[in-house]
Order: sequence, then C-alpha cells, then structure tokens
Amino acid sequence: MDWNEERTAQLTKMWLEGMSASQCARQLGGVSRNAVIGKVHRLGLDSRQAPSRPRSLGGRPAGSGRAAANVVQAHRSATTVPTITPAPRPAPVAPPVNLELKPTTNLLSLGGHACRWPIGDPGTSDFGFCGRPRDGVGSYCADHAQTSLRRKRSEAAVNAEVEYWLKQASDNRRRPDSIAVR
DNA sequence: CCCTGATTCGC
DNA sequence: GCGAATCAGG
Repeated sequence: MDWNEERTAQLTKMWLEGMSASQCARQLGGVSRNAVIGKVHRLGLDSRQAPSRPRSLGGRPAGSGRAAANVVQAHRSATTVPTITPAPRPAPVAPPVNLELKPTTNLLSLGGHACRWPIGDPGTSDFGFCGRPRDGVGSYCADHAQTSLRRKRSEAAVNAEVEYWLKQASDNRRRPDSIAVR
C-alpha cells in the first residue's frame, strides 16, 4: 500500500481525532502500527505521548540479528547514560477555529513547505490546514510554532469523546459529523 | 502479556 | 520517504 492523498488525509484526520496508531492502522488496512507512526512523524503531526526515553539513544540498532543487538545492549549497560530530564512537551493540537489568524487553505495536498497546523473540526468539510510558509520550527509557520508551545489538549477529554463515538458506531448508529477539538 | 508512542537506519 | 526492529514505559 502506498500513501496516496486519500489515505494520508484519512490518517491525518483519525490521528487528530485522537485515535491510537494501531487503531489507525487497523482502520486503514494494509499498514502496520509502525508504518502509521512513521508516517505521522514525517507529516509532522507528532507528538502525543511524552518521550519514553532520552532521545540520544535507542531505535533500531545497526545491523541485524540478536548478536548485534546484544552488543549494543551491553554497550549501553556499560556506558553510564546521563538521564536527560524528559522535558514536558506540550502536544501540538488543533486550536479553536475562531482564534485562527487565517481560515483554511487547501486539504492535504498542501506543499511540502506549507504550515501543517490543522484548522477546524476534522470530519467537517471546512477542515483544512494553515498552509502559510513553514518559517517556524518544525512543520509550522512562525505563529503556529509559537502557538503550539502554549496550548495543550486535554487528552482525557478527547479520549472520552473518541470512546463515545466508537461506542455509537458499534451500536450501529451514525457517527457524529465532528468531534469538538479544543 | 497487553498496549502506547519514539527512534534509528537499511532499504 | 518508508517501515521493521527496537526501545521505554503505562
């Protein structure tokens, strides 16, 4: 499976709605949970959960096979790794619509240098992205890069809403048009 | 064990 | 760019 525009838009929407990577993978089909996480990362939609370890080490060890892995593991155990304080990172999150400087730009086909700050409720037709030049940090323009550092989403509230409409769906009812994102 | 996301790096 | 392998953690 390839990440065409359709699937990418679908993934983006689900991720912004608070679905987990494995949920997104199951619903999309043909992709693994890791594939979803990788894609989300490359899209600049991270991050939701605090880093599970210092950024400097970890990940896939060079080479493959258990022997190589053991060597790496042994080296890590022997080397005293300074515990970096896991800097509480606020998640970049969809802001209220009425506080936006600029409404929406096009859908997911925005260029590689466009700000990816989501605007509006995912699931509604007016949902889009900022689209201004990404002269800020990360995937955002200067303003939204700054905004992302000051705003934090209530993860519990979002999860509760996702749980709600998942239950509605399982009850064979219609899914709400939108999930309030704040 | 189940799950979560994060990270690296061969491809 | 992609994603399996591997990580830390709830």
